[in-house]
Amino acid sequence: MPGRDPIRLTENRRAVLEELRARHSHPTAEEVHRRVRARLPRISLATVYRSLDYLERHGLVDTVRDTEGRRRYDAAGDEHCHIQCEVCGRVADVRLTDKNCIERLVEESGGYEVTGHRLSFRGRCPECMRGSASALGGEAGGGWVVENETDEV
Amino acid sequence: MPGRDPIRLTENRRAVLEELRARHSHPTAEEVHRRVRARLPRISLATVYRSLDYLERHGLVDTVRDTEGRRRYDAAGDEHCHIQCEVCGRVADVRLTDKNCIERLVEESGGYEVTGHRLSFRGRCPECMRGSASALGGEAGGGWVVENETDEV
DNA sequence: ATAACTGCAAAACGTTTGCGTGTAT
DNA sequence: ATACACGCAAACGTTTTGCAGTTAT
Repeated sequence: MPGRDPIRLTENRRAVLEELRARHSHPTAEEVHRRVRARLPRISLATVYRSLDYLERHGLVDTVRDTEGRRRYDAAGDEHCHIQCEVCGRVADVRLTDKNCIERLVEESGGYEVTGHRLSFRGRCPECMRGSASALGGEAGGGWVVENETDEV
Repeated sequence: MPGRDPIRLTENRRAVLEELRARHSHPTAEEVHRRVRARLPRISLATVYRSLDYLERHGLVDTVRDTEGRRRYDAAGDEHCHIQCEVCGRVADVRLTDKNCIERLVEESGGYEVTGHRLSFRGRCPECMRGSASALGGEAGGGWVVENETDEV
C-alpha cells in the first residue's frame, strides 16, 4: 500500500481510468487496451497492465477474476456485487442493503473471525426473459466473482 | 454435458479422483500431479489436466479459481462454501443453512431471475486467533471462490 | 479392428519484467 | 540531475493441443 504519496495521473493512466469510468463493463486488460488506443494509438498493452496495476494499488480500480481466470477491471466505487445474464452476457450491478449479515452468519456457525467475502450472481436479465434473444452485448465471460473487502483496516 | 454415457474410470483418472477425495485441500493441477505421481510415477501433467477436465465434465469434480487465476480442484460433494484463514492459509468448509435466501434477495431487488451464485469467505481460524502463528499448512493461495450452482435444472 | 487413453513436446494464453529511451501530474 | 513512465520484446506460469504409440472400466 503506497502510503501518502500523491497519485500521479499521466495521460495514459488517465485515459485508462476514464475508459473504466465511462462504461462499467468490467473489461479485460486487452479490451481496455483496444479502447484506449482509439484515443492514444501508441499506448502498449504492457503500459495498460502497468496502469491498471498502478490504479489498483492506489485504490482507484477494483479487479476481479472471471471464470476463465482472466482479470477484469472496474473503476472503484461503492462496493457492490455483480450479476451477469447467462443469455446476453451483460453485467449489471447489484446492491444488497444488508450484505454483512452473511458474514455474521458464518461467524456464528464456526469459530472464525470473518474479514471478507466474495459474492456474485448469475441469472437472466429482464430483457432476455422477455424472449428477445438480444444483443449479446457483454464481452464473453461466464460467471463473476466480486471481492467485497472488509479488511483494509 | 455428456448425456448418459458411462463414466470411464481408468487407473489414472481413479488415482486423481481418489487423491481429491482423500484430502479436501483444493490443490492446483500441479499439486495433484505431484501427489498422484507417488502412486503412478509415469503419469504426465497433461494427463492430470485431461483427467481433471474429464472428471469435472462428468460431475465428479468441482473447480474453482483462486485469486491468482489458477484453477483449484475438489471432489464434488454437497455444495458448500469455503473459508480460508488469512494467517495459516488453511481452507475449511462452511455450511450455511439458508443460502438460497440471498438469491431471492436479489430477485426481489432487480428484475433478474437468479440461477446461481458464488460465495466464499476469508477470515482467521480459531487456532490462529489464539495466537499460535501456526502451521502454515494450506497450500499458498489468498482468497477463495466457490461455485454454488442452482442451475443444472 | 476400433475407439479411447496416454506421454511427450510444443503451442497458446494472459500477465509480468528487463532494458533502453523519453519525459516532467 | 533525478526519478519516474513508457514502448518493445522477451520471459513467465498455467493450461491446452497435436501427434504418435498404447491400451482395453
